[in-house]
Amino acid sequence: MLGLYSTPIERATAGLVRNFDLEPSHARRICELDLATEHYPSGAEIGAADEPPYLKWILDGWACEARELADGRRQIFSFVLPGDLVRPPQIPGARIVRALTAVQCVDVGDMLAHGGVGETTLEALHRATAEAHARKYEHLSRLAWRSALSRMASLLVELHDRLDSVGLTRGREFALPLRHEELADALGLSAVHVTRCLGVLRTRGLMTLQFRRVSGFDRAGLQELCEG
Amino acid sequence: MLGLYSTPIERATAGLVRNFDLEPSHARRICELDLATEHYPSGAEIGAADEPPYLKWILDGWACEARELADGRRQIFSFVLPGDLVRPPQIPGARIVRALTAVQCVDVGDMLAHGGVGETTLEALHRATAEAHARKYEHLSRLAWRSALSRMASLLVELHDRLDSVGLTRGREFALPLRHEELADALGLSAVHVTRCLGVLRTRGLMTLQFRRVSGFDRAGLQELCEG
DNA sequence: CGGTCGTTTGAAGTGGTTCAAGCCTTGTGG
DNA sequence: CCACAAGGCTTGAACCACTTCAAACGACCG
Repeated sequence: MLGLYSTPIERATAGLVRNFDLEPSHARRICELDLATEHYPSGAEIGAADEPPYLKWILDGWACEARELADGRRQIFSFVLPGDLVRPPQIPGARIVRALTAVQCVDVGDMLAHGGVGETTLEALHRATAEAHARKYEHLSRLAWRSALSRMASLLVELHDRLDSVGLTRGREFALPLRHEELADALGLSAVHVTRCLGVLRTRGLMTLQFRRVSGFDRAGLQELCEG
Repeated sequence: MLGLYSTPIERATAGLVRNFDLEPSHARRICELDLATEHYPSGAEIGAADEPPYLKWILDGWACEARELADGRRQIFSFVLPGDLVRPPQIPGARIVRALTAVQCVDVGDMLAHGGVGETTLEALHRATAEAHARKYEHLSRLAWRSALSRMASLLVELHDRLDSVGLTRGREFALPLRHEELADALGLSAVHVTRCLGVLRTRGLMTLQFRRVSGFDRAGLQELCEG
């Protein structure tokens, strides 16, 4: 298992190997490429400067897929983590991808042009996109009839599992660089209520979120809450 | 414009022509094929008897894409209308497609094997699936931070527009064969509150739902409500 | 060290739920 | 064709989860 000290590209390829059947030998070859990485500062819109059919592969940092309204309200559709892919929106303006921390990524088009990246890698990336799509159904049922506590638990379990698959957890701890407001925008709650929910989880001993890190993460206990 | 007395296949192809750039000549050719249609009674699971990579094209009737829980609760992810496509779920059990009325459809695989259906038709069907996917984002933001009245208005406008594009509206009227419970399962509300919302829309003169039909549909007025 | 932004806590308000009863449709069998 | 039963719709009243507003506290950054 990958520790915290591997490089971003190693973690991202490890995710493809673990979840999407990429051959380890292909993964190694990708890591050895001298890929030109793109860097976005926190708050930047990813892909804003690119021509539409771009495809970005996130190596490091967090972003979100969201709709932002004129009045300042925002709906976060999903969080984008290392190892994930970003596609342009079909309908311009319907949805944007915004970096929530500093983000490092590669352009998949560039990577393919670079050579040495086979068809099988592209297939693994395809399966990754399909899974991201399937997660939208999960998110839909989160928002629909579950209580605030259950929504929160379910999102945290999802994020934990996704981070774990790219080697970004360390036992019961992991970095969660989201403000309460961002969790609120994703879960359809007010930021104040997010605070209260996190407080309940803490007093129940299920997890503690402090200083942008989660500790004491009790996956089984949180999973139980998800049903409610 | 197509009237109410055209056939199901004419309406479905008309939707492809109107929204997804299918050539009218191709549409006519499809209508002339002697297609074997499948029939599902209300309540049946569509595709339950088929091998996974099936693709069904709905010609008549209503269905829904949903997750059904052991305790009887259900989340409806989307409604499936004439002209829409049904794909098998990637993860079995995560989601099913259930007929809400009697449904008539064709298997796209059969239709292609039949000959006379070109590449361009397949592309149009592809664009239709992409749009159905984009609607999930719309539904996500409906559920997230909008009031019950706004959710309801937004769903009704969507259904009206989709029905209109396949010639299933007649002025300010259209058939809406959904029970309050089904609207509730889609909007994340209780059936009782759906009744109340519909009551408000009626007293405001925006629309009346009675006997499975909508009348006096005021699209502009409902559209205004969607923002709130 | 002071300012800013994010978090925490409290109190009051509200939109939607739940429970319960009555009504109206629709379907069924005599 | 009518009588009855079953299921969906409607309405009212009580309750609760989450929101909003407001004020204080704490971390981080110049």
